[in-house]
Amino acid sequence: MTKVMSFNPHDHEACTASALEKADAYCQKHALKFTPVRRQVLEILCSDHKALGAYEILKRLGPLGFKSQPPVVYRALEFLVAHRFVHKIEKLNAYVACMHHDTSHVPAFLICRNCETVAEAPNKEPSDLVAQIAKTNAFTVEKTVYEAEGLCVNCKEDMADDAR
Amino acid sequence: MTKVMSFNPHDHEACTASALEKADAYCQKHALKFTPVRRQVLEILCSDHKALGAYEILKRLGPLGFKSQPPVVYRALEFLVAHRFVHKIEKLNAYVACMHHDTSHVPAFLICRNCETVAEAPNKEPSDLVAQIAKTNAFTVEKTVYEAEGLCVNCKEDMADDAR
DNA sequence: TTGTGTTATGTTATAATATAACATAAATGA
DNA sequence: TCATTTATGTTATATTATAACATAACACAA
Repeated sequence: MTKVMSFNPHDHEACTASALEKADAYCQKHALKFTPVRRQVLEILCSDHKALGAYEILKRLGPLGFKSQPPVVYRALEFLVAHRFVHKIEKLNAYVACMHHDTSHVPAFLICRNCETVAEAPNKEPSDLVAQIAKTNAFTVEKTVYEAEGLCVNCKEDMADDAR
Repeated sequence: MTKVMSFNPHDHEACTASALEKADAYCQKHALKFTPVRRQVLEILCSDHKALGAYEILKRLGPLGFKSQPPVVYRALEFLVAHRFVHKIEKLNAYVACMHHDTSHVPAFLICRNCETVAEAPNKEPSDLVAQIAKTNAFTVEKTVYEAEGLCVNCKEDMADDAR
């Protein structure tokens, strides 16, 4: 299994730059407008692997010279989510940059309840649930939300250390 | 595969009565207080297989002689969710009565975007995601949210009919 | 049965999340 | 260039959820 990137040290500047470049290229290819607000919101979300609430993003837009009314950020998020540059973490009412935009995947998240880091799990296949349902014709799945809350390796180790 | 009850005709009165009885018995056994508000909220949620928002439940409590401030319903929901009589559908910020309280299960939901019926899928096994993670020690899963949005059989058929 | 701690409920206020509705501007393209 | 569409600005408000503090009911030992 691939390592879950967010919980491991990695060159984060490069990871952000690459996400933005990919978004740029994708928008160009599909004639989508990657406007300044949209770009900036994605950049803010890339800035770490935590999920950010809409109002937190809004707060960070202000100092960067953007208008700070809620619809501004909700619209940018709507665009970014629609084109899958960003996923919404329903459990947290918060948003994270997508880490696998170029590969087809079933969005699935691991949310550390301690450090609040959100990692996108490398699930390429739908879960049992979807497979089961698809077999019968009881339900046609259109969108899925798979989120797991728990403890990431780092926090678990920290807690073990503290206990000593 | 077991039929997904919510999308199929069934004796709904019996289904409600049974859920309440089971909750009653469980509370008795575990020395939990199944107070009037708690019972009433569960009854409201059992009344159909739609997910209801907290404020919708609140509205229905009023005429039944209960006090109608938000904390009243949120506290009742907190109790019911803690003891798994009710699940929260994160995607909808809404609540549904649990249909499988007596059997161990991984809560997983099928949400029809048309009629808003919520069915609890009969998943006994965790999805790929959880299984994958458990194998590595990258993450310790504590709680999961698996929700699929789409179209239930009935709505799909209706739409096909309309198209004719 | 009274006192003491605990759990549940009542009540007011407000925080946090999200959208409606309408106006203006910018870009696109016949 | 005009018309159309798409994006942004702005005000107001809807929806969901919790903090904080007060009172009541309950449980059970002294």
